[in-house]
Amino acid sequence: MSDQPDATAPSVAETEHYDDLNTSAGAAPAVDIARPDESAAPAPPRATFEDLGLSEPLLRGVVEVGYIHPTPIQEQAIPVVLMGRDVLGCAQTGTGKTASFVLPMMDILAGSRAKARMPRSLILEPTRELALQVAENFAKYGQHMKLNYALLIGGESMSDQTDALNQGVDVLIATPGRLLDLFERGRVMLADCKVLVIDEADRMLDMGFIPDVERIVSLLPPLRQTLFFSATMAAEIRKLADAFLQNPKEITVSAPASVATTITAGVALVQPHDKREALRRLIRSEDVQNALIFCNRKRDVDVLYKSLTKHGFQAGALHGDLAQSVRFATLEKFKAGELRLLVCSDVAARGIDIGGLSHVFNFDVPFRDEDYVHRIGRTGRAGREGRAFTIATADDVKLVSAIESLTGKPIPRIEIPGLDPVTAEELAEAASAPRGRGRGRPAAKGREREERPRREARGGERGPSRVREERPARPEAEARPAELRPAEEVRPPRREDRRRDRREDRQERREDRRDDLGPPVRGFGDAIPAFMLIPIPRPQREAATAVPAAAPEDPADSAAA
DNA sequence: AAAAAAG
Repeated sequence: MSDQPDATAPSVAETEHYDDLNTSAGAAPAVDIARPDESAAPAPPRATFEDLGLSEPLLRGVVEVGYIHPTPIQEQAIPVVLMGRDVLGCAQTGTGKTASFVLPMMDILAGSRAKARMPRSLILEPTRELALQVAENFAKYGQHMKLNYALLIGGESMSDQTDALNQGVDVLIATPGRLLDLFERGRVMLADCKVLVIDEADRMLDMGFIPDVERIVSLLPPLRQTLFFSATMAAEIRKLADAFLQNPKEITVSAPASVATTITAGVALVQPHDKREALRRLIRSEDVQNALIFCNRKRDVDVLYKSLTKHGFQAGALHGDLAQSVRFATLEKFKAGELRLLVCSDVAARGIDIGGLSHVFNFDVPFRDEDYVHRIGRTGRAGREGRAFTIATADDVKLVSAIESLTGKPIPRIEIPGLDPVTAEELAEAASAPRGRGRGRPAAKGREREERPRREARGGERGPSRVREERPARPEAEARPAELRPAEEVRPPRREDRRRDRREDRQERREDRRDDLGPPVRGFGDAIPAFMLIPIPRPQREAATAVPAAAPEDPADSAAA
């Protein structure tokens, strides 16, 4: 490991190093902050890991993995953490955040050993995949360190984890649920945890983990070092940070949400029944190396995964209802290139370390605008171009404009020829419909029957031009990528495809209904029949309680009530 | 609205 490659080909080598560290932190930058600055700035002599005060064996581990230069957050945070100070880090995944706490923690913990069931440090992560990645970091850098770590996550054997705890653990990496579970079983004590990392605090908040986190923090000794990381610093997050931290050093390496310049984005407006066909056409017309395909619901992940597989695509599925072993195995296959397409829920939207995605497809427009940024941020890394396409229906246009106002950038409209156009009336109707009720399947179904233009009414310019009329303020309409319209794609969906899509839609709706209603349950609603209010007669005290009217032998009365 | 996390 010399400086040679760095000096001769700085852009390549540095990008790679930087990106690898990003990778170690778990993600592509949803928001590209550092890279443009880096290329624009007249590069001053950059720090190396040797400048940060890390120990010799640790540095050896870092160098062997091939890293020379720390990322900005690493450069700023590592010395502070080594001093023992609290840190409030405002950084997206992809900034090298993980190494910024993993490395100094290893040095802080080196030299003494943990007692059984008394871990010396704790890292809280919101998802199992993230926890696994942090654990992998300890393994990667800690080749020459004698540190134990244990991964406490749900969905895996508890006895293995208990065994590990009994061995004595220096670093505990956990998701909140399983940690509390094991604590309540008396398998782990937290009284000796002198270092605490709360990672992805904003996501913990989104996921409703904060009560758990507060509970866990209350089990830790008050005299400890706390490192708190969040991608955003909303008021609520700051309040939390105030509660957990003491005189923290604030380190911020982020910018207002914006989409990385290396990502080419587009959104296609289609009819609900054309979504799958639209996706298939997009995939076929693009040079897809490997892509994530996001759905909003777990069931839709399953449905779409099956549908793509039936259409001959090489796909996998990933969501939180799948067995943990399957989750990790699928992710591994995808990373290894055995699967080209991964249909997933928002489990994979943040933090998961999948390098070098060529594409992200949003089969559904995400409900929350930030999620869009996180999703498409999985592509377009390391200066490579990424492409992100979203499939939207008329009902989704409000969500799309929310995203556009968040990023401050319109998403260019793209056309997928040959599909039923979305009419101006439909857009107007969707725009005027109240959010919540009125959107969704029943309304779409009615419209589908009455208003959808016949196939022969689909002219070359009719649908698209009407769509554009609807959005006169969109100058980017002509910026749509031409390669999305290869001539051979301008043909209607094959009839059997269309039939299959409809069948899948029906099936999905059936399942929806089943789930919504569940097995038929009969109840009384708010009206409690009078007979239920009559006390069970006791031999002596029959007249003690005054109950009016209905007698048990008069069922008509109770039915009326 | 949905997803995530404890079975």
